[in-house]
Amino acid sequence: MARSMAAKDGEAPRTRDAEATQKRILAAAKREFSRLGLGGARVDDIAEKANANKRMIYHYFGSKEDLFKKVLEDAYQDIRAAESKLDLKGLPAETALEKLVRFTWKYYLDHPEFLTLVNSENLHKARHLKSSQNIEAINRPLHNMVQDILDRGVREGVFRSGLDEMQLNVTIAAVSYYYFTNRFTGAVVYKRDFMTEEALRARIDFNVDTILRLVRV
Amino acid sequence: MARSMAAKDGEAPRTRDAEATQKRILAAAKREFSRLGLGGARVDDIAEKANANKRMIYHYFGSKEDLFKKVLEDAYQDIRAAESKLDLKGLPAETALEKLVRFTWKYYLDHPEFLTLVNSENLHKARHLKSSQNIEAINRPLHNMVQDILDRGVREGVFRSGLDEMQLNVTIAAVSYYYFTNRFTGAVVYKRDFMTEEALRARIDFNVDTILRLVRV
DNA sequence: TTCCTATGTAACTATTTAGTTATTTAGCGG
DNA sequence: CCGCTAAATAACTAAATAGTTACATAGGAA
Repeated sequence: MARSMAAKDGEAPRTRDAEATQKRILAAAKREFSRLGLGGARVDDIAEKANANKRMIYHYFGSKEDLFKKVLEDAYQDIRAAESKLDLKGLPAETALEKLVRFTWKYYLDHPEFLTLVNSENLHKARHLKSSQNIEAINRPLHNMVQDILDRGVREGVFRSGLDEMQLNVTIAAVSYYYFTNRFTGAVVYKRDFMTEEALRARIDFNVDTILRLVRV
Repeated sequence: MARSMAAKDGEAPRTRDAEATQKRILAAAKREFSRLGLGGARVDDIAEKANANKRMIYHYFGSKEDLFKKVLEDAYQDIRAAESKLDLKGLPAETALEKLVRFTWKYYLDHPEFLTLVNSENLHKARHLKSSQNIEAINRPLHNMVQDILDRGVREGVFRSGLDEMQLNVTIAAVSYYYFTNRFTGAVVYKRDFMTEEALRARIDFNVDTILRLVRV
């Protein structure tokens, strides 16, 4: 006769904790989506690596696409929250800008999954982000922060005026983002390891220099 | 009784042309791989869009992965060939560098598939490129070209010395590459269309400025 | 103590997918 | 113009995959 219990032999039945299960699913989904992209990630694998059941993924998140959307929203929320903690208000414009450039670099270095998630979302023409309700509010503080630094720099007489906040922001992201996401083809094309301590130090210094030269009068 | 002919009713049997078939397969594969990534592209779809048969893909290219590898090698070959036609040898260093920056921008704009192919390859840690025999020779002219420009600029007294060719090359690529690949999330985050004529003009001018400020003494 | 529902498991399904096999035939060398 | 090989087609297979259904039960509310 079949056992009536669902739990495996020898294992105590799991204590129930909806919140913890959702967190484990989100963490596993983030790993898998960033490692393999939306198309390459497998729902079965996410369930297994979350130590959960596929049924729970559909129960809590609706579909693979909706799960991806939630992972992506959380990723944006996380980077914007980390940026907000920088507190650059009181600093001279140049110092503030350098801090922001170094922060961006460090965040990408420590959260490589953010980069591949964003890449995957762009491969899909940002259709998940487009339908996100929260994303506008999430990103607003970043625009204000950079605009403030630019304004302050002009008032201090150290930055040129008329600089576009978006162009600067995109360039700050670009010089770090591209280095990391393209480090594998880069290693082949330039025949060097992009991730040694020495290589990383050289690149972030170069990036700070690039951005400061860009804004200075 | 079943028809013995393989061709569809009413269609003349295809004239045989191995080279043309391979070209159609490569073109369709490039489109599909760049549109959906290595993981997202479907061999059946590639065959159909190539107006060919799946069997031919395996016959000529061995496997889906090998087909991707060939598409990628061709893509690198194409951009490097286009670069070689620039012929910057006789120009002043600043003019040559600006031409290279504008060329890179224009190439990415006209060949968006190159960007997504490279992204896909980096998601897979460049394992196809790593095992490519030709890729080293394909990329060598680029290094020489940029190193020559840097050397000439120093001799002319307009560029600083000690600049790393790789850092400059990566930055030239980064400021254009990132703008294009992240234009979808960018449109959401900055609430503007990245691809209007005006937006494109503003960005390329900004990029030229960024790079020239970076190298000037 | 007893229900009831949210939490959880496992087995199932319909479809898709990379890769193969069986077969046909165009077009060229002799 | 014969016969062979490379080019081409279509049908097939085994495995994988997103999503569903059927069922079990922990643990809180009544």
